[in-house]
Amino acid sequence: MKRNSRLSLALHTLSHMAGGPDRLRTSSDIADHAGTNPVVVRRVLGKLRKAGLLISEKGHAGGWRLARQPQDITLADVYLALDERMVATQEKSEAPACSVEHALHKRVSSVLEEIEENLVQRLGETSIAEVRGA
Amino acid sequence: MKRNSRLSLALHTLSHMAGGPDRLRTSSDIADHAGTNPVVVRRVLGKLRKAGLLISEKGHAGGWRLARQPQDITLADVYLALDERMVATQEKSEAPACSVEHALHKRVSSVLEEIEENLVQRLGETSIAEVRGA
DNA sequence: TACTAATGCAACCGCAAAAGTTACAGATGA
DNA sequence: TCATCTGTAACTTTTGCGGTTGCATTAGTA
Repeated sequence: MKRNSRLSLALHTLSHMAGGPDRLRTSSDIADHAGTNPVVVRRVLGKLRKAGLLISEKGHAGGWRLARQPQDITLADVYLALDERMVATQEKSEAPACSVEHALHKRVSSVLEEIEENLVQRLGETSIAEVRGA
Repeated sequence: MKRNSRLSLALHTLSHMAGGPDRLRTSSDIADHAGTNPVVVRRVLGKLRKAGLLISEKGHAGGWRLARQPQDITLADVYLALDERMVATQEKSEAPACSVEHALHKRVSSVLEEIEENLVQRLGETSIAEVRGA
């Protein structure tokens, strides 16, 4: 696929579900629409399920559906559910040599953290219902 | 290194340069500080040079320095110089099957595009001088 | 009960992006 | 003339991730 594929896949799927929120869709159907395969779909949607955005039903005639109303699911919910940090770096415990360097390091990190928070806040202003709606 | 290493490296280096903007620093020194190697540094800083943020001088006693005052270099300048799209997907000309799907695809893309623009705008509000300054 | 169709999950393959590395040409000051 | 720096190309290594296969589990249905 392409870059940001997981977020893209999640957004597409949820937006698609926003029209007809009660219908159950199988990971196979979703995969066909998204041009990928069922396992990848289940991997991504599984995270959304753990975050309480989706409900999956096992067994015959099982599948996926929204856990809430489309207008109650924001892009921030999706973004956070996928646990991807776009601007802020996830710490890997690098120990800077001198303390001046260390202080600067923290400054840069905290600035990026602010930017990240700003991004999430912006994402929270849009629901998947709005994405779908014209 | 870690994720977002290029942006992180660029930001650290520029912020470091913001104190003592006239001093020339070699890619080797910078690499040592950043815990990487000179060629990687030159690769990243090369993009910043092409964007007019840095000046490099060849030969003996050569090195790198800021092309402008620290307060005149924003995080957006750096981000755009590196040419990395964090939220918006860079189109790879996927042809969606049905037209309904196509319309939805465009909606999602345009929403992500808006978010990206918002991010850049936010980045433009902070200069590397501010990052450095306590 | 047996069958079918779905999720959940683990294990692996393969590819592509990016860092790391080596090597060398060109520039420039000592 | 030599040492030191950038600029770049070529190659290797690492890593993340999509893709794939396989199988256990669950749940309708005949």
